[in-house]
Amino acid sequence: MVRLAEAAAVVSDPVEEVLELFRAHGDRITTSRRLLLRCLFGSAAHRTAEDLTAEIQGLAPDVHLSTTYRNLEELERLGVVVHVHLGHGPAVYHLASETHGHLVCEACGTVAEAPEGLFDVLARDARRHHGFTIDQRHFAVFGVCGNCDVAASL
Amino acid sequence: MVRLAEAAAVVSDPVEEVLELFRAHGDRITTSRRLLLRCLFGSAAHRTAEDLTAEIQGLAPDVHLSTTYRNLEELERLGVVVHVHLGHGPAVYHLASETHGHLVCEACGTVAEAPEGLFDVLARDARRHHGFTIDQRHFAVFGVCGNCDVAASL
DNA sequence: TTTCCTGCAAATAATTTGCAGAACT
DNA sequence: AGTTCTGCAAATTATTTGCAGGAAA
Repeated sequence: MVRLAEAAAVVSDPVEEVLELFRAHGDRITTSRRLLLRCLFGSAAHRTAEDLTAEIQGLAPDVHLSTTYRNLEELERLGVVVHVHLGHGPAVYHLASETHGHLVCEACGTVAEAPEGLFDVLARDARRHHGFTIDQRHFAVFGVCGNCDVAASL
Repeated sequence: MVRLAEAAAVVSDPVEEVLELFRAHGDRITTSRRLLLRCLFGSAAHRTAEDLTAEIQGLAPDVHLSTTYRNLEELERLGVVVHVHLGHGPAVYHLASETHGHLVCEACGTVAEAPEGLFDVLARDARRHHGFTIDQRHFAVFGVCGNCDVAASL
């Protein structure tokens, strides 16, 4: 019973699942990769490479920023993560499964996740009228958020 | 008559108009600024700072890239140009008067200008339902263009 | 002449790459 | 043992900044 529960836990652990994917591609399973996945699955989205490296270094101080870049690159190739450029500053990474558009406030810098469906009409129009298939994953829309809008009118 | 025509030509020259704007702000009128404006008004949009500098250097070889960056910054402050980050690579600049969204093909890198109105529904929804005012100027949408879509299905 | 502008060199920021040794399989 | 990964340093790319001399008002 305990054994079965453990087996189920292992199989359903997303970190292990992706490590399995690595293995299937002839990639090796290493500490830096395991920790990176733990960070990605265990925290909010919109994380920078530097950010993630800092967290990893809490547990494995020798892991280098360039290794994180290389691992993120490989994860992107495998379709596990995507990265987005939100205007200035470094790219942010998040799980491909948590795909969403981004609303970036130019005034306060806040990045809000765009709700499901917000881009549906745009996506349909772009497709129909211009043959352009929008990739919502790499999607950043700039503007002014409600808070700053109110603040500006005071 | 000739005199009148010349006067009219001068006033309606967009380069001179912006130079006047410079003057009004206590900024000085210099060769590098005049040439930069000539480039911006006399060519297609989506130009990089390096790109523009190269063209300027055809006429004034000593104009430095950093000067172009500084001049573009000032022009942006004056509301004459805007810049957009189209994914990877350097920022591109164009006239604020030629405001438009961008459709960036992730496959071939082509940047198409989004037709007027394409983002209207999105803009309205974002405003109404999320209090977010979209700034179409800094707008890049990623995806796959018609050509590459067709090519991919062969 | 006074202040702004510019060229140049150097600093920054984000990311990538070469290489030799360490680690996975 | 045979590859793949990794740390480290150095290269790249895009942009910014300090400074001292040069130009516009």
